Amino acid sequence: MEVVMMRKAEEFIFEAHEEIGKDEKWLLQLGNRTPIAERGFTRSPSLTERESSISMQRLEATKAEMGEVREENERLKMLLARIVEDYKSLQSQFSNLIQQERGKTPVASPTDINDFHEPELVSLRLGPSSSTHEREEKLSANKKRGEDHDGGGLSLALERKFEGSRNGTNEVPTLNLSSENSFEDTKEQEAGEPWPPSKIHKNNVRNDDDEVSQQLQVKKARVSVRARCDTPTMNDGCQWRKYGQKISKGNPCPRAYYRCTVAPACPVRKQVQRCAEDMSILITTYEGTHNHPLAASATAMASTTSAAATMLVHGAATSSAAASAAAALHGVSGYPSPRHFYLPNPTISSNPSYPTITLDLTQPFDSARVSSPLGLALSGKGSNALGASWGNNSGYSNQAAYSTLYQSSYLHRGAANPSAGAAATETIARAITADPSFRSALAAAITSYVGGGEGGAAVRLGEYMGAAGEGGAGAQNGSSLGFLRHSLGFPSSRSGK
DNA sequence: CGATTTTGACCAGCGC
DNA sequence: GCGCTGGTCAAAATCG
Repeated sequence: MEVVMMRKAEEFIFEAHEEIGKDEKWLLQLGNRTPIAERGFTRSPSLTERESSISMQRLEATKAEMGEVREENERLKMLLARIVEDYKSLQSQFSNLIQQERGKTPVASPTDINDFHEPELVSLRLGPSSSTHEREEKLSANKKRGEDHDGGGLSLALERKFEGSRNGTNEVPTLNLSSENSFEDTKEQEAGEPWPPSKIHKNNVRNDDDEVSQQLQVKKARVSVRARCDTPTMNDGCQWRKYGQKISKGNPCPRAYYRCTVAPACPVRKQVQRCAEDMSILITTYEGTHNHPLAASATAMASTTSAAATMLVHGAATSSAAASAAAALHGVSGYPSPRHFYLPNPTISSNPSYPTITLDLTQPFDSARVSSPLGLALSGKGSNALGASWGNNSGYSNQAAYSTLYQSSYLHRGAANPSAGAAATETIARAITADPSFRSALAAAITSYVGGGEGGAAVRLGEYMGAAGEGGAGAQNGSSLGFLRHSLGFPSSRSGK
């Protein structure tokens, strides 16, 4: 899976690089066009002094703007260079990790063989297979990829999760970064009321080592989204059919059950319920894997759940899932648009079999807390259980890594000089590369940004530049990039219309 | 008329 | 074993 994610990130970086190159050329052309003033501007005899003055002012303004654009472009290029460097570092460490694991883990069963030989090539996407995905298949033509179909593409995360089970540590990480969490759904889940039918749960309890059960379990990873919404359901880009409604205990509002109707056999379901404490808050819980093509807007949500599922099964922090969710929700109608992609209360709550991540979009962005690169919202409140569950052997604790990332992000954003920013970036890179779990989570978040599927190639620097300058199509895509830039500490010098 | 919603019945898990 | 609960089914009703 990580390879898929990383390939996407690589693709994204490559495309962005290309676009920057184009923009640079364009700017150079524009610059070399030698503005009228430099060519020896001679005003028309019919122009008055005042008209001439206005023209000159406009000219100066345009030149100033061009200067800003150039500076911005330079900054973006530097940023990209850093990202590429970080990525390469990540990639090399990733390769080393794979080689190490191949060298030390015995092969026990055909299933294990499959999982083992290609542990990182399993896509967690809930959406349809993208072209990237297909290319990935071609690239690894000598490898079997049967699990990608029919929602089985979660085995990597699953495997890792159940490694813990096999070791007797059946505990599932419970991370609560929120200071106040009154999510009804979460309460129910924490009280041991799993959403997927307990029938499945029972099966899984009986056969912990059974691969099928594992797949079922991972498929049942859930993503709950709290959002203020006036409509009965939020528009997430997918088609749903209501198949049931129940009054659940402790909430006067009925819970509605929907299933995806885009494809007849699509297993994806969602629950919709209003919050008991605040009726304006709509709680939507997604579960399952789409087995059909999705519209771009639906892909966004699918990516969200995918990223969140990644987080859950990896036992990593909620931050990247939150970022992913925010990215996905950006532009999804019916949702508030979290401009800073900051989710105040990402919460993982689960019983051992049904991890659930809760994304709270109801709370306003708090400028005192910092969005980190790629929108990873980090509160800095670590969890002991979290660190233990991650089980990393890097010697660089996850909590410390996140904390570092958090602080670095703060530094970076606040850095007035490039060297401080570079130092922060370096620290961030160290924090990221020190934690494989976080890397995969980051990759998931990146994937969400890249968008995948139809809108995947949409996030391009060039489009952003064009959109911001002229207010044309692509402004929406540009906003994503704008966010990226914002997150990395580059305040937008221009605001597109 | 097909698609969707409503709603009571049914089923399975869980706690006592 | 019984009752409670969550989740699903399926027939009837409704909608466009």
